[in-house]
Amino acid sequence: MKSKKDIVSRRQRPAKAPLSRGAIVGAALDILERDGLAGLSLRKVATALHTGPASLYVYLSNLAELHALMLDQALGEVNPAERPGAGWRERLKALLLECFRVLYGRDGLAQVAMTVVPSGPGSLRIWERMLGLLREGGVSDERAAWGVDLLMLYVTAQAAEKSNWRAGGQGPEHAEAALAAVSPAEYPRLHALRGMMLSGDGPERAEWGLDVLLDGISGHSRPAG
Amino acid sequence: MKSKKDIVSRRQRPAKAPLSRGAIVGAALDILERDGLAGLSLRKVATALHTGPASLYVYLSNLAELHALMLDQALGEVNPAERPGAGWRERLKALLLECFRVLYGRDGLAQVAMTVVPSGPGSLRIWERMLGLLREGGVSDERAAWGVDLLMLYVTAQAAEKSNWRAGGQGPEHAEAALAAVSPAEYPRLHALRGMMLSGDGPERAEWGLDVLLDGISGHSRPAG
DNA sequence: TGTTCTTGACGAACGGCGTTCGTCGGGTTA
DNA sequence: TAACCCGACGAACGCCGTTCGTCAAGAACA
Repeated sequence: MKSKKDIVSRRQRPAKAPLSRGAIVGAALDILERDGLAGLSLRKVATALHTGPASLYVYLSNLAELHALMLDQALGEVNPAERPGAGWRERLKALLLECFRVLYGRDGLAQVAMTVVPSGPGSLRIWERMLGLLREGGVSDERAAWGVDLLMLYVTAQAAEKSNWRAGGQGPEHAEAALAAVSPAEYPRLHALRGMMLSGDGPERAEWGLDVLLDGISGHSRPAG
Repeated sequence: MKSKKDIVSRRQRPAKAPLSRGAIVGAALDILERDGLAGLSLRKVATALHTGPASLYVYLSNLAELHALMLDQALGEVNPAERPGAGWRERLKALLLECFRVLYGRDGLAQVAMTVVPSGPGSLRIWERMLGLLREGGVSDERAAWGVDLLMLYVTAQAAEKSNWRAGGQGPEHAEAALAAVSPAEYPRLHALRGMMLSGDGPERAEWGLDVLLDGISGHSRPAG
């Protein structure tokens, strides 16, 4: 296609945004949104930036690092609306639901979050805010430290599971069929409650789980350790 | 290497276990244990069974189905010791910790569990038992139905995260370094609690989280829906 | 018995992937 | 002007999941 000495082509495309970590991460997030995690590859990102795959390795050491950068960039958007009058618990829930929304929104992002150990500024900022809110609620330092981990783990896992159901094609209808076929003799309890197991949409169940967790964390049960 | 008409070779290897779903899943679980999830491929499974990759497609429709079968087979091993005198909560915790043990034990199995929607007999049996234990504890049907989902999600996610830390090479030392480098000015709370965030080993934190969840589920908070 | 049909097994190939290597060429520095 | 550095990139390597067409061996049937 291209002549080996076609240097002029560079002139014809004047801007070409000289390739940078930010541009790569941005293009990758676009592709993630359009094609999902399975459809994201370094080669596609490179093509979107009008270059070859090798060029990306100047800014990335491997695919996992790109995943981590994408996650942190996305978590940077987490910025729940201020609620001046609300108590610590409402604000904490709002923050967590905002995390859920971001992770659940972009297909596959939650999967990435389950794989990567987050350590960028986007995650740190969220952790810091959560620790502050738990302290405001009178939760002890020990419980707060482990509680933040638990809360984020829950939000991430819930988003991963639910967005899997959505993206994998085998959404509720697949699970519904499997539960409907459950033998009443072998699994009586499961058969009886099969309707309730799948009720409620993503955010609704996420919020219920958060209430359970917060009840448990702020509750009167024995201290950690 | 092999002559095109070397039919005798079949006679030289008399047994050759004529290939079956069970044999494939067994070989796959062996490879998972040895090489981890990233090291598991259909081609390796085929090689282990002395055949080519195409042969597996008689028994599997794709890789995802193999993953699901592996997960269900592994969950079939979950069989906590009977504790005649123990209460429902102790027995439920034992069951969940047993799930954690199985998922945490084989590298990458928990990742698979986060991807696959489990619907085989191995999972159904566990759900059924959990529903029974929650009912024994006086938990309402609504809370039990959602609670089982929440408990299994937690156990799976915790196992996935922790086994990631172990297998990814970037275990605690990576997270520890990241937390140690946190700026006290920007993230004071995080800096102060950085020691506590990483304390405790896998099972210890898993058990703490279970207590929090069970407190929340069996607690007095508002009903679901 | 001889013939057709079915079906598990498999070699070969396709397209795509992450990653590496060597090179090239423009901009900076000496 | 000459030396050097470094971002960019073509090409290739070795893997991957999956598909296609073929082939042998047993079952069904005449």
